[in-house]
Amino acid sequence: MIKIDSAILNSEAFTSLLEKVESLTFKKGELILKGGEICKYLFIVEHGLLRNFYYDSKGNDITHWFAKEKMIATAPESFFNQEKSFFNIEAIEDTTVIAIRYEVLEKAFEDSRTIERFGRILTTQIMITLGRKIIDLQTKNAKARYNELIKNYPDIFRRVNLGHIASYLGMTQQSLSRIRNISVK
Amino acid sequence: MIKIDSAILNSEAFTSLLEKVESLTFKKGELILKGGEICKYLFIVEHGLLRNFYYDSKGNDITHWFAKEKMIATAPESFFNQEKSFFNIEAIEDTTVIAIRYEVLEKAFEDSRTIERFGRILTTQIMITLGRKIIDLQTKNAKARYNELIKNYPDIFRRVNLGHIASYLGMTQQSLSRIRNISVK
DNA sequence: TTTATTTTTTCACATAGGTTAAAAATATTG
DNA sequence: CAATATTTTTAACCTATGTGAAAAAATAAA
Repeated sequence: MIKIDSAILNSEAFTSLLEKVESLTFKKGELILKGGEICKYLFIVEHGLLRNFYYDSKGNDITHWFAKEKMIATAPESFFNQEKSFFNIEAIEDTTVIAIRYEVLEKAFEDSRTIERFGRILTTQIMITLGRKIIDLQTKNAKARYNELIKNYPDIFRRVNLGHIASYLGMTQQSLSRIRNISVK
Repeated sequence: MIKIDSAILNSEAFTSLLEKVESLTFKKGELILKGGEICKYLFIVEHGLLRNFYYDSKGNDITHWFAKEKMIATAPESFFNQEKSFFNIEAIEDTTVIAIRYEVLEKAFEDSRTIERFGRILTTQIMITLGRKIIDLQTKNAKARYNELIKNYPDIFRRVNLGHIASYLGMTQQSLSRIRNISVK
């Protein structure tokens, strides 16, 4: 869950890139990227909320992350390597995005030093964020992970149903429900 | 655990960067980076094996990853943002590394388009690798994670003691031992 | 070798979280 | 509003993994 700095969004290089991008709108519930397809776009959420998810070996729907306003959403492995995606992306609210095609972004990386730097810094920060999530999964129990999420992303709770939050936190919905009730008492 | 492509290691831009880097040697058991310090270097392992680890809330030593020959090792958050490190790095074999100072690398990113691109592609691939580890932790049980590791990094087992492997896999050493014996039967 | 140290395994027991199913609450639609 | 669908909670039971302690095995040191 990475937020793009406004300063970068308003930079000249970015403005020039924006001329070559598409604005897309999705209805709540719409599947934007289907597992097995090649992810053509990197999305920046303008309004709404996206969910990146996959099916585990038992067929359970597991949320990998959410992307709200100003956040990036894509299936990184599929997008950057242009290969079939393991992940799906779904709009869980009516959502408007800036959609940057793979070729357009690669061209922008070639053409603009600023954009290439932006790309490097962005992936660096995502790398750091993912590292933190690994630590949470490796060392925190379900309740601690839950508390961590309310602290850092309180708004997610208002906008996402608990089933999705539970799988994002690496637990069943029943466990999340149990934890929530114990927390209150 | 990211391997650097030989083609990049031999590129002109990289060769020029190599003139500004240091070659360091560590004895087995030596602590290269101590939690709380700012990580000054990005390391590329030439020979030997490094281990990135941290202490969880109960004081347990948890391995975050290993870096063998040709792999990158650093404390990303500390190095790239030049802030105090949560992680420690330890040599678990006698190890020789190429050590690139933060300022040197930032300068190289400024000066060389090739290096900056390399940095972007590298962080992108690390991002993908970390994403996979999250999926493993979120959806695979201890035994499946163990099997995954022997499949992908069989050599790690010959070189690292099981305590470190267990914490890397997100389980206790006793659990790992139990799993290994059940696997055999 | 013998002794000391470290690593790995084993075991008995505890517990967090999974599973299955159903009830309750809430939201959506005709 | 009634009817239907969706989401959340509850409960009984089960299982994988943790915990603590000790034994066994392997490795290193004297």
